[in-house]
Amino acid sequence: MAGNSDGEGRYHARKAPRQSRSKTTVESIKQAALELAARGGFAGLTTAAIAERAGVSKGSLYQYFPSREAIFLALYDDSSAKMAGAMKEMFSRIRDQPPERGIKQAIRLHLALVRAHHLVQVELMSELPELSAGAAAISYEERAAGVSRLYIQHKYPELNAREVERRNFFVQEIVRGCIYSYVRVQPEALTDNSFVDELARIVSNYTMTGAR
Amino acid sequence: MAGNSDGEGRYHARKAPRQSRSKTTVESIKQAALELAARGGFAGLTTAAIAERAGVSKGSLYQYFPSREAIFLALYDDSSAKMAGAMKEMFSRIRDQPPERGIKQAIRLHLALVRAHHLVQVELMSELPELSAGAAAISYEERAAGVSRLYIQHKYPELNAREVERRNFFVQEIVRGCIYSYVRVQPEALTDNSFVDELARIVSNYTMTGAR
Amino acid sequence: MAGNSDGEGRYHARKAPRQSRSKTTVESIKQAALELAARGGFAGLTTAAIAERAGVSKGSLYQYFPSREAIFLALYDDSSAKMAGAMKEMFSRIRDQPPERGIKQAIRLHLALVRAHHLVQVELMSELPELSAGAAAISYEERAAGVSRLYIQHKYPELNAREVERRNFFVQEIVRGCIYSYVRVQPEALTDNSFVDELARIVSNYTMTGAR
Amino acid sequence: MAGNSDGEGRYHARKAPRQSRSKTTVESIKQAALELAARGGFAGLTTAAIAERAGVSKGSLYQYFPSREAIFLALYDDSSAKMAGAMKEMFSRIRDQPPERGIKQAIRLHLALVRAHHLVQVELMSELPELSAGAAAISYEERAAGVSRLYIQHKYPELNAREVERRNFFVQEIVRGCIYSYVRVQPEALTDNSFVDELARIVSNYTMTGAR
DNA sequence: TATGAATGAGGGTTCATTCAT
DNA sequence: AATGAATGAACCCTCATTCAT
Repeated sequence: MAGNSDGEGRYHARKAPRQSRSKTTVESIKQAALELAARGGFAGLTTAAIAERAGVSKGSLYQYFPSREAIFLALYDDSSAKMAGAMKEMFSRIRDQPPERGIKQAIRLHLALVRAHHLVQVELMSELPELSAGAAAISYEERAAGVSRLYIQHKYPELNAREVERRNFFVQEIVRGCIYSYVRVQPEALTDNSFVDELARIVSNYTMTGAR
Repeated sequence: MAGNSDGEGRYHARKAPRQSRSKTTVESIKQAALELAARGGFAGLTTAAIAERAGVSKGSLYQYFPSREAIFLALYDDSSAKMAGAMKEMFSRIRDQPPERGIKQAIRLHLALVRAHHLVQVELMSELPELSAGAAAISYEERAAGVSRLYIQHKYPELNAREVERRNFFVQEIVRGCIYSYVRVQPEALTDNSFVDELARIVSNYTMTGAR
Repeated sequence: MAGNSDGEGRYHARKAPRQSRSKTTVESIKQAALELAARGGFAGLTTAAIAERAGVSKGSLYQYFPSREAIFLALYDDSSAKMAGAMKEMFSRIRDQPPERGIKQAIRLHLALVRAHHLVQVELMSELPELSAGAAAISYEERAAGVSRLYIQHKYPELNAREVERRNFFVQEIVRGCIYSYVRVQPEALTDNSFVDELARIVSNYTMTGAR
Repeated sequence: MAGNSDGEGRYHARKAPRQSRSKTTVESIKQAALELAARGGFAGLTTAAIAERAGVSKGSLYQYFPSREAIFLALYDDSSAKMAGAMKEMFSRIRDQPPERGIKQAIRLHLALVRAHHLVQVELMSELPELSAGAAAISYEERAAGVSRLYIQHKYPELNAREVERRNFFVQEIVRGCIYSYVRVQPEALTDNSFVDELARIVSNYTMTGAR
């Protein structure tokens, strides 16, 4: 699931850990990369630093990842996989709720997901654009757009495809833009609750009144 | 370390070019950097490539910029300065118009500005986060937020500071999020005009109905 | 250094395999090395590749060979040993034949031997010159020279040592040079038979007329 | 001539030295590589060792050669170029001499050339076979074969193409094999003069009596 | 005995920056 | 003022070899 397909490419895991010892090693490496990236970004993150923090040798690192980039991609795949579940489950939960409640719940989850995955899903790809090529996993933005689209179709079955697309675009970007920024700047004038409430109201207004 | 232990700071232009020859050189360097970054991003942009494209030697490059980063920062400053004017002028133009028209105009200008400055204002900082430290110039986001805040205060003088801040936050992020995304993905379901119209309507609805 | 500070020497087999299981392992390793070298040469041949092809772990490999070089040296020794028998037998066979037939037979055998052992006897040593030091076994060239010298002494007992040496040198190098090249380039203008015939004639002419 | 075509490939000179200083650098690098290879072969010759012996930094090395292999290829090209001249000149000198004298002269020159170029022409390619791909220059063996073929055609115009090819093959390999070996082992039983005399006699006998 | 995990000493290469001319 | 040569500190990665299980 998380991308440990046995393939060869420069970007995928080199060998599946068999002994539990090596499972630990793989985890330490990913964890180390994550922690260091949280402080200094991915671009300047060296294999030496990762290995040192993980408490393994540089050589070990290359037993499990064929390249530095593969480590980052593994983080991305893990993160994507975790999100997939959360998204799917959310949709089934909100599907049959009244719009106001459903939207609010969706936004609350979205906020939590961004908090948990922003580093890997957003910063990683923006610092190392060349990774996009190797990122097989569906990005969390596409996933979110999918859920949201389904929701719109479910609630407003009278809309035509183009109209769904258009409305989905705005809903997505409003939610995304606000959440990203909220997480980044943590404005003093807002708490999590007030933020979610207001954003939900904005979205509800938009989807209900529709364009026009 | 880099020989400029004097009061100049590591990130700012080394000397103000006086002669027109030098001015040309500085401009070619910046222009070269910009063009190359447009194709391959900033992260992997080397001084050698810039110098070559600018038609100067690497030595010369260092006569006008104390470091590679200084070149990028100069681009950032230029871009920021240009935007400052546009923003100020916009505010004075929309200040006394009816909200619907004003908001639409503001969004239209914003879209144009993002198109023109996205590379330097957004990609640069996201690819090279370490530059943020040295970025003295006020970012275009802060500037936009300022204009927007003024506008809200002007139109809704009854709001208290906290309320202004809150509403401004959402307006900003809605606009920014949608514009960035629109510029990036150019969704088929939208044209510039329909995009601006719809976004303006969303913002108008929000500011007018207000929170609650 | 490598943990074999005892009297074994860095280059020779670590332990004589007693059980047939071990014998199989040793053979698979050597066979694997041979096959891989045939395709990609010895220089870039890694222990990992050998172990994998042999179907054993890297650890096991080091249980039978104290070093990577030891594997190659073992190949060399095997090859040399096999050639020893063939050479000896050849000499006894041609010893009492008329020169023309004997020379021809000798060349034919030589050609076969080079075809069979070129990889290990020639390519190995030329790609990894540092092995020469550890190559205890008598090389096949020396062996061939020995047989040839005996033959000359046997047929031309009137020659003094120096003269034998000289003539042997030329015979050897003519035969060797032509065979190597023939095996390598497989010239269209020649078949095995025509090649052996012509080479035998050259050698016969030379040895019979002698120098002067 | 020596391969400094301005091309891009991984194997060709990176930039033509403009200042005399850099010409010196390039020469030191090549000289250093040559000297070190004479002692330890090419396979294990590192860029660090070359740079150190040349008295330059590793970085400098890469200003003139795009890779380690490019250095070796430059040596090969230089050597090939030098040989081209010698070969051509030799042919015009021996062309109209009586066979005995011509052959002797040719062998003498060949011996000198092998002494001078063996390291680069033979050992280099045998230690690093992957270089053959990038070796644009005509090898000295091909060159020698060409001269020799011309000579045979010139002296024995009655031979058909196949016959020329065959005879040329043997002449080449006899000469080459003997010379290589002579240079390598320096047998006590021979001096340069006696070696050249005897080899010339062998070749003369062969070409004159011909096959059959 | 056999395995696979772990190691670490380099190897080739890049590139921002400095220096001599 | 300008050039291009030179530098050297890193960086990514490999692989023979050892070790723990």
